[in-house]
Amino acid sequence: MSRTKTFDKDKVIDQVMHLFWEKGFEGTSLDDILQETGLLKGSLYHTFKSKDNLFKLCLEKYGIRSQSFFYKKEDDPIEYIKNFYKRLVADGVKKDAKGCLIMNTCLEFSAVNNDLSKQNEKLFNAVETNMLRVAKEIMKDKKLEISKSEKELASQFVVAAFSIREFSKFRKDRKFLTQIANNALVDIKASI
Amino acid sequence: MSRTKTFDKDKVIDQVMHLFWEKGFEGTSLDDILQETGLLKGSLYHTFKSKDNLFKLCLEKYGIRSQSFFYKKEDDPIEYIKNFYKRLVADGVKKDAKGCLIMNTCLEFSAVNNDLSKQNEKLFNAVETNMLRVAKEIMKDKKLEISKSEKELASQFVVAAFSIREFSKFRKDRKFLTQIANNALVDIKASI
DNA sequence: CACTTTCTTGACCTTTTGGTCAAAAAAAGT
DNA sequence: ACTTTTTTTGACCAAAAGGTCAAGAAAGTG
Repeated sequence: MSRTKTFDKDKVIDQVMHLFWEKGFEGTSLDDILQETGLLKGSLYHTFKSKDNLFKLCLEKYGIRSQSFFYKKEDDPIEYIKNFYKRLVADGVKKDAKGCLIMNTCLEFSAVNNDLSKQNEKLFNAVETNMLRVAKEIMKDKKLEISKSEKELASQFVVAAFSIREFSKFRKDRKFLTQIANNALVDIKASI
Repeated sequence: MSRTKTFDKDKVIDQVMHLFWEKGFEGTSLDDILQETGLLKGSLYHTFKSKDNLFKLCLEKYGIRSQSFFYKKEDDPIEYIKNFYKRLVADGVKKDAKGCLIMNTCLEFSAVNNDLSKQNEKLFNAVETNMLRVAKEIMKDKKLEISKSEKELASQFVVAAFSIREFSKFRKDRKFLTQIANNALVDIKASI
């Protein structure tokens, strides 16, 4: 009963997500977005309402993507976290490494407080929750004799993960990034 | 033989440095600068030529400030690094914690390559050089039996320092920040 | 085929951006 | 008091920012 869209909404969000990821929210202009997607202004606004809303959708999409980065089937939690860091380092040495959109946004919006920063905070908390789950599983193994609480171990994992991602933005150095991971793994007697 | 300036150039650079530090280069508009300093456009441009040049001067100033943050008299290098992290954490829990201007700029300009990003890179390298000196001094003490190279220990110190500063921007949590420091100090059997 | 609904197009708008410049104002030396 | 030099002032600019809207174009339904 009506005209259909000539573009794939989801694909556009994906394209724009990569732009925001690389250049930040303020650093990405509407013109950048139009050029990347090939859309015209009116069409973009008709579908996505505003730059803010478009960013919101990108954050959502990134959150889902991020979750699927976390959920890799692995029975041993130590093997899991090792693989997790291996994947971070492998991504980090690529020339198109852009850091983590969530952390990038935390840093860009640190002096800002709006709907977007609140939504982003939730995504950040989700990462911490994931890591706490992993830390708890690891600490079930009493033989490791870890002198830290579950929460402390989780923070350690979180900090290392974000450090790897952010340093990747300007330091695509495998040794350097690997060492960050290994320092986080020392308590559980592991390394990648 | 000529009219004198009605403002203190150095004080203005200092004010603007704090703006860039808090909001980033792109995030700070000329209007922000004029409001903060009370200057008028023409006067600002007459003295500082461009926003880029003004940022350059701010980076310079921050570099000097950063050096004086490093150079605190302390004979024992372990005490020195402990105090260094203590000061980072003390700054980090303050509500006006803005991260590190050098690291902020590395992250903001990661996809950019111009004179400013090159100048900033030099400042980053200076931080690493400082840390390498400290690491070398610490490793003179053979009793510590550190299974890392001087460079590796230095990177560990650098990563922790920047992590504390950047996480401070949105996580003014003393325990959290202290743990980052302590993880970096574990090899040298120290903690703050 | 007509009709309704939605989508696309491109012109238009306001505000903000970084930046320039000529004229006026103020010191300091003569 | 007069000149020289530099600063300050405020009006002015072009480009870019995010955003709006009326008109035309394409689908699906009756």
